[in-house]
Amino acid sequence: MSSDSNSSIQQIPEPTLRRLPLYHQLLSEKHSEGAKNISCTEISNILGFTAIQIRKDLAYTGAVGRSKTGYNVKELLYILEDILGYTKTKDALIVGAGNLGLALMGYDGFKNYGLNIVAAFDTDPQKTGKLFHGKAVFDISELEKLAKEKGIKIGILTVPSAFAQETADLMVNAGIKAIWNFAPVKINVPDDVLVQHENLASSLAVLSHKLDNLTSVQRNE
Amino acid sequence: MSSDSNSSIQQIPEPTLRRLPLYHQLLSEKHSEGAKNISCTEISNILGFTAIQIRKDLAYTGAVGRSKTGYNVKELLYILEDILGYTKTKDALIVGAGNLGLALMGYDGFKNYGLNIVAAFDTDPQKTGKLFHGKAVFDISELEKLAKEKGIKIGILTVPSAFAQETADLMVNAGIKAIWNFAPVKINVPDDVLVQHENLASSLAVLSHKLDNLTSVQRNE
DNA sequence: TCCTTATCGATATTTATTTATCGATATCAT
DNA sequence: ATGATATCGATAAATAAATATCGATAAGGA
Ligand SMILES: NC(=O)c1ccc[n+]([C@@H]2O[C@H](COP(=O)([O-])OP(=O)(O)OC[C@H]3O[C@@H](n4cnc5c(N)ncnc54)[C@H](O)[C@@H]3O)[C@@H](O)[C@H]2O)c1
Ligand SMILES: NC(=O)c1ccc[n+]([C@@H]2O[C@H](COP(=O)([O-])OP(=O)(O)OC[C@H]3O[C@@H](n4cnc5c(N)ncnc54)[C@H](O)[C@@H]3O)[C@@H](O)[C@H]2O)c1
Repeated sequence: MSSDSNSSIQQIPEPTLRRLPLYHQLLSEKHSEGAKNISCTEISNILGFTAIQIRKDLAYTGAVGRSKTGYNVKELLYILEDILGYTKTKDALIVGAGNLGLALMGYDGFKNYGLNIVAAFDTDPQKTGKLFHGKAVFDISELEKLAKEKGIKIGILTVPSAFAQETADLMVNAGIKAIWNFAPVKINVPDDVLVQHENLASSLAVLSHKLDNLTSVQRNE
Repeated sequence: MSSDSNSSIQQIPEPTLRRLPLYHQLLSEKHSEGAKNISCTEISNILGFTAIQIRKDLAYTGAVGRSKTGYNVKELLYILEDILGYTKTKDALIVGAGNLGLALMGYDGFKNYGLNIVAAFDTDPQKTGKLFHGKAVFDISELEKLAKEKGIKIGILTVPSAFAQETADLMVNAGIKAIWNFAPVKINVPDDVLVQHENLASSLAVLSHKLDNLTSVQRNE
């Protein structure tokens, strides 16, 4: 039964999955404004995707709407929170308490997404043994012990690129099963560990490229 | 002629565009190691994409390889740098000198990507009038003047979600043509302004979802 | 009550992206 | 020099995603 519900989740396409948080954000806004129902047309007008695409995305979640009225806001919100894992909090740790690592550690928003950053780790004695945003930074040597003790499965990697691979190796040894990698390099891990690359350079490439086209189009008008 | 070269750039698919920085990073590593040539097979072994996909991606850049030897590393590196805009530096400004904004402001890596963050802006008197990472934080009232003076076209938006729309409006008024939005809300801008949404919630959704599947698969084995 | 209309949900079509095939060619070993 | 092989580049096929179509239905007004 639990494997059934999971295999149905599995087949949500990644593009859809990436849009679900946007629907969730909008829904929670609408809910707090007291809206009872919402249609794909209305979501479309606000978020800019086509109503057809939104209807298809929501179909993947199993949400059921009603003709003419659309979806029940509260119900859809719960469905999204469930699928997105916002209801069951997951612990995570950070390795690399630098500019980015500390920013993420201090980010309040994660608790809305069911992510609880427990602590950070670093090699720099200037960083370790201190509290940042109320959370402790430990020496990297404590990583394995704490991760195993607390059964932490998610690791956020924010060390300089040169140390990314060795840090990933430490995380794997510590029992981490999912690495959110902010270093702009590929890291290798065993098959049973997953890596989510968060590469700002990729986004910047898209931005910069679109901007180039925008300005060149304007020059030719 | 310039419109020709641009329209050919325009048709690079976004998935390809997002992979180009990864190729670039690998190429620059190989180049500094003294490698003269590199094949798609070799890139494939390192980055994990199929050689076929890599060959197709590189075809979009106009790079030409040689049978048996592959591509000239230096040549390919230059082509990628050109397409990715790493050679001509673009100025940018940040609005919202908080945790994330300051981390981005202090990020050295951007200079490799041709992005030069000139200054930041904030409303908080605790932040304004100071230097962070050697760069000034000005009051938001200075935004329009400085942006127009320096002809800055790229704005990085790192204010709390509640202020994202009004900040975007200020940026548009200041002549900003591309907004890199880190707030997890949709912002509306005129047609001639582009927005690149950087939504960590989307990435986290993918990560968390894959992790769910991974653990449920392991339970069922 | 009946008609009009907005919406959903299922299915079909189109478009985009990835993956496969295959001939041509350059390199290397014999 | 010859043959084996790795690779590219062009083209084709397969897969994935976005978009369109259309019948069914629920709401609201005539
Ligand atoms: N700062 C940004 O805005 C930004 C943006 C995109 C990507 N990144 C990437 O994120 C990573 C971190 O960037 P940053 O700006 O925070 O750098 P940073 O130098 O400010 O922080 C890196 C931290 O990692 C620690 N560290 C170094 N080696 C370590 C090791 N082996 N084990 C544990 N800790 C170690 C350092 O002591 C430091 O505290 C880099 O890979 C960078 O490319 C940063
Ligand atoms: N910190 C993170 O790791 C992180 C991660 C993902 C997304 N974000 C998003 O990035 C944004 C910033 O996050 P943060 O953690 O840096 O928040 P923060 O509170 O640390 O910083 C926000 C900054 O914006 C300034 N500000 C507020 N209103 C402003 C206005 N109208 N004009 C100019 N400046 C204004 C504040 O004074 C503050 O300095 C938020 O939207 C957040 O959701 C942050």
